[in-house]
Amino acid sequence: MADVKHFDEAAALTAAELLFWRRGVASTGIQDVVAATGLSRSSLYNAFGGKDELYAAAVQRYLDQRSRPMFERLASDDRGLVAVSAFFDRLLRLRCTGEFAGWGCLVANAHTESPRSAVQALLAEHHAVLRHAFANALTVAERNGELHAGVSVRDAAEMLTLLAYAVNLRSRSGATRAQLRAGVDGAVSALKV
Amino acid sequence: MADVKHFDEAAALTAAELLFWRRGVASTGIQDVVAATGLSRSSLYNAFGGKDELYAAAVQRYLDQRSRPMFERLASDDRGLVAVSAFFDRLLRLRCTGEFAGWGCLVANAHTESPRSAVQALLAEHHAVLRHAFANALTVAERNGELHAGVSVRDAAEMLTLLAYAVNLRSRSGATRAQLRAGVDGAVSALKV
DNA sequence: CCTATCTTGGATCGGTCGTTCCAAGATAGA
DNA sequence: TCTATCTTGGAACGACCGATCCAAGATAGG
Repeated sequence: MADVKHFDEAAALTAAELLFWRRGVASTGIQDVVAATGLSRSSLYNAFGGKDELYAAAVQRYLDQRSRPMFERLASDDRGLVAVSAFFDRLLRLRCTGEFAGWGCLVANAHTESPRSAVQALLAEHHAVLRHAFANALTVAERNGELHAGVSVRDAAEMLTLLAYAVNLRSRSGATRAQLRAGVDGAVSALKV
Repeated sequence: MADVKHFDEAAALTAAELLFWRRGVASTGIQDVVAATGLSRSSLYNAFGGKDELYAAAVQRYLDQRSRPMFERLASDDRGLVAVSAFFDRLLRLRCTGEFAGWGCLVANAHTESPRSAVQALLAEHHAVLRHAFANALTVAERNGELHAGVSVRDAAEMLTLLAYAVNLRSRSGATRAQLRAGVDGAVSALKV
């Protein structure tokens, strides 16, 4: 009995994710999602619930599919400060070139949206995971004697995490790759012994 | 001949500024501004033009009245790294306590809004002025021998500027003052000799 | 006081918002 | 094939969006 879905739910969610990422929740209408997915309102509401739930699902998907792989790569990179630099290299390339240039980061962007409790929790998780990944890399760096004396791994991890947010944010408003690179270099070279 | 305005234009602009700051442009309707100012639509449109122009004027006002005084205080503070720390002290207090706690910074928030060319120019100006103020303070610090060898004043100024954006952003989404403080300490202590 | 000119309140515009509803279509077990 | 159940398209909902318009109110020079 019963019917099955006639569309790819994951593909539809990705389409919504890209819209929210590029234009923001407040500026993206359900009609935009309908147009981008080719689905009807009924299918959309049936599959995802209302707009808020769709947005939360899109943020979750972004975190799982786009953020987390980057974080895990950083956390398991045992090259110390080189791992940190490599992370920011990838980030700058992603934010300033290619398909998503100038979009910033969906999670960073979400900070300025009207607070939705479901999303707020994801933001906190995102922050904790990234900071932990930086802390991993910095712990290796410290063991290798790469860090100069006054640096606390804990504080430096928090600082680098914040720096990543700012890179994402500024990349959305026309900051050049060279300018962002200077900021990253300022941080990494300050950490060095 | 002719009539004069029956309301305080600056006060109305401040009311709009606070709305845009707290809730964002996209989530703030003209009706909200009407309610907050007590004016009618006619007066509003007559005085400021459309919504985009009102928003641009509000950002300009924020920059002039709120950002620039902070930047000038930093730029003319000749205590080197202490000046940098003092700037972030004030910033953290502003972002985490008092009337505007959790609002972040209107200019930082504007980065995620739909790009409006009039505002984009203000964001670039904001960035340049803040970076210049940090560069001033860091130049003093370098002259005083406070900075460790590998640090470039130029890159470090860019880094601290980015850090300020991130503090603003994260303060909007429930980051604790202690956590933000840790990130700032990570940066300042990394710069120290 | 008169009147030309600007400001103001309030109705109203077409369009879009998120959401709901229902009949028609599709599917899988009986 | 029949039917119960889910999905789908599309119309429609009331509310709000930014913006405009006009008559009424207010003002200052004559």
